[in-house]
Amino acid sequence: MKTYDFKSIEKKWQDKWDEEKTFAAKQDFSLPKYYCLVEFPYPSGNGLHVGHLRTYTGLDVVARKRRLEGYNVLYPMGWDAFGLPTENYAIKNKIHPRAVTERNIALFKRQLKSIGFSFDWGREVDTTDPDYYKWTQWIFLRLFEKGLAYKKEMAVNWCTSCKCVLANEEVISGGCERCGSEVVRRVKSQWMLKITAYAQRLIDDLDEVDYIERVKFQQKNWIGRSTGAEVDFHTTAGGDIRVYTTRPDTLFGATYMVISPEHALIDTWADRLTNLDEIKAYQEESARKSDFERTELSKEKTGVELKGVRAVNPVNGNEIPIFISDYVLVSYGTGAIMAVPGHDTRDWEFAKKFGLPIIEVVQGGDIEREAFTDCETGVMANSGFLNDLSVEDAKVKITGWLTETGKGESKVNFKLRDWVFSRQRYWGEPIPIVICPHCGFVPVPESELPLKLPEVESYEPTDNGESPLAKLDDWVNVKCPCCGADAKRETDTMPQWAGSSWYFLRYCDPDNGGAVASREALEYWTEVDWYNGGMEHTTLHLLYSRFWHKFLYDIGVVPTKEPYAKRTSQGMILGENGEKMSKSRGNVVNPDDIVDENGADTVRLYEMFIGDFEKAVLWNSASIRGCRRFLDRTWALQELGFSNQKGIRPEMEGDIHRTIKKVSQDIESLKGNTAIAALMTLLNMFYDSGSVTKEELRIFLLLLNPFAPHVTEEMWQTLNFGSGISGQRWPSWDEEKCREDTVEIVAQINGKVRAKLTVPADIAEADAVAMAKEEPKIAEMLRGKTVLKELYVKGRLVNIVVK
RNA sequence: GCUGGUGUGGCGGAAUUGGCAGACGCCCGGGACUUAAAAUCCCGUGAGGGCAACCUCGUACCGGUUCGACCCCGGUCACCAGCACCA
Repeated sequence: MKTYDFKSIEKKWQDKWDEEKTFAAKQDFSLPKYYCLVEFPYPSGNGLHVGHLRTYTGLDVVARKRRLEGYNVLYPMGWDAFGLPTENYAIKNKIHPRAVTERNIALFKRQLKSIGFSFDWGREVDTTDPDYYKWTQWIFLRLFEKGLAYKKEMAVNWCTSCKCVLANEEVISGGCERCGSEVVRRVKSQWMLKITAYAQRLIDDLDEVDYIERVKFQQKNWIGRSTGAEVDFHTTAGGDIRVYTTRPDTLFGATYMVISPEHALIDTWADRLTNLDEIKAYQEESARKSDFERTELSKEKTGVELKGVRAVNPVNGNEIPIFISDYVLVSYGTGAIMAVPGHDTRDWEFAKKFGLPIIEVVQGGDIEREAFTDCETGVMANSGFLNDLSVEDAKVKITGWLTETGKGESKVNFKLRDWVFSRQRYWGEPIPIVICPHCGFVPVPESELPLKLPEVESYEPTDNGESPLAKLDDWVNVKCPCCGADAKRETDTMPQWAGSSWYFLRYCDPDNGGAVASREALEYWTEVDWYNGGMEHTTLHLLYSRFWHKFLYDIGVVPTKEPYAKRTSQGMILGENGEKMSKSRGNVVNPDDIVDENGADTVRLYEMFIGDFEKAVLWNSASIRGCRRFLDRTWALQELGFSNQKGIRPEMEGDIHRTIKKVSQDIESLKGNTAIAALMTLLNMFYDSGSVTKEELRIFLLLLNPFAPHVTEEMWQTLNFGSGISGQRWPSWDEEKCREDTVEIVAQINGKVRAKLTVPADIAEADAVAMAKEEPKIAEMLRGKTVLKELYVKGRLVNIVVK
């Protein structure tokens, strides 16, 4: 058997698809639509990764199947091209980032086309194109207008290597998400987006979308909603300290308070504090620590008592000491806590170290040994009017009491922080704001958008934390659009996540000069029906774009509350040695090489066959051969000889229909591995039977087409099966025909298989049991035994229980 | 530490969710074709025992429920991922 010439065949069809725009989404909005989306890549100089292929192939299979099912499919591709690697490469090699970007896009595009993806290339978007980022800036101005974009001086995450601030979502275990370098705190004035205003809706609306569970779980976890109460504690200095607690029921157990070292009250009390030097020293020490050091769990608790001021527990009037400690974060709740050492591990550790009283207010634990925290079902003690109540009832009662007495109120808190949105780098969208000494922050007028990135000689980041744009006096100095006075431009740029927060909208109407996209196009195409992308974007891009989309919904730009109806996620492809693919490990597989060696269809097939789509898999170059052989054998069906019979041979009917069903259903759950296995099994049947009919082959090619589009198109043409396979209809199955007339069931004695027998599928229980008993082997084993029970499971087994 | 997930042959992985464990493929062994090799085709392939038909064991480990458990329950271990002093 000869192998087929994949090189010429694949080239031929790719050129034809390009020329004829076979996969362009139609402008006819009366057709049923389907919007398939994959995360657009960052076009790095390394080119495409086999991991990209996995996600793009997965949804390419879905998109191709949908077209065959008669949908008007939008499956677009574009470039998330702003970003640091390009900028760093440009600096190092003294090339403009624009030139680097264009080169990398060309590389990616060539590679993507060589795989035969059915992208609609007429709708390509590029986040660095001024015609595109005009609208990124436009959305920013709408956010600013609504008070959701604001500039604030605050302690932010600073990557020491990128020389740039990071959002909370970009800090992974104290390191930079991109480069892994140390992240330190630095006080800077930053643009922020008020994503916290959407925290509750970002949680609630997860109920309305079809995302895989772990994505929903991780987003909820990240947003971190908790319910509790805020309580005011009077102080001997006159003012109050407000704390947030999720356990107001334990108020009687609060034996001291802790406020964060950055808490504003400390300065106001300076006159009264008798150990101010000690306090100042502690504050400075905390400020010096990196986030990582501060949050290290294993370390011992530290802190300093604020001598000279005491707080009063509102529920019993007891005077209690106040401490500062860095285990209380200024950024969460009110930056102050009531400490209940009996029922909180951190408070317990702190109390033990500083010799503070520990009171049991929920019965059942041993607070001498450890904090009793797992006490939600306990009963209250030492708690005045809460005594003998369940924890649940105590929460209700104390919250009521706090509200009535004006000493507090119930309160919901989130872990989610506002999104730090400015970056001190060159290769990003300029923030379209002018800073005027009289008018403050003034938006650049819409007519002046896009505010283009100025050409510069050097893009080096600065050590003083300023954007490289700050050096361009001509660009920076402008007249205030409002009052005409001398003013300056904002010189920070937007983070990489800006352009990707709305790109899926642009695909709907990519050339629109007057809007993000036309209302008509958005009404038709959105929501995205199926979005696939990486788990690493769950609390970054995916969360950010949901936030922007909800905002755009609120101001009437988009017609849907949520951007994506369905979200799935592919597992990572690891190197052959089980490690993450990377240049330094030397285990990177280059798509160009394997496509050149095996052909695109084989590689596509392998990427789908390699294992569970959602799980991480190891690349195995030897296994590709199996997929290659399968396609060779498919090609060779043309030489097998056709059966004279018309239609499907009766003996093949059941298998054909079952295969249609299996492949159709498996594609819907991205189970390419079992779909392909079913096709392999069917092919083996054709060979075992020594022939195939044209109708059988026609169906087989259609089922295989989404996985291996080139070879199936070629065979379709060679065999004269009519106009191109891409214009055909997906085969349907007949449930009746999937059923088998006779089935093989097993006969068991005490649950162990002892014989197999073939019976009619609809056999009655009594008959099946009787047949089983007639089997010589079963009869033999039954001799001299007492039958206790006889069981029959339809189409499966007979089990005889004996003693 | 908390939360979620995973654990099946030499390997990647199947198994209609309580009903024949190991589909499909890779690797490997044997054979055919060939001067030879590659490719291809055929046969075998969880472990142990038996000439055989067959028998025993086997889904990380220990125990339980059940006529019957990879699947359900209790406990243990290992690995992966997310969060990580969030009061």
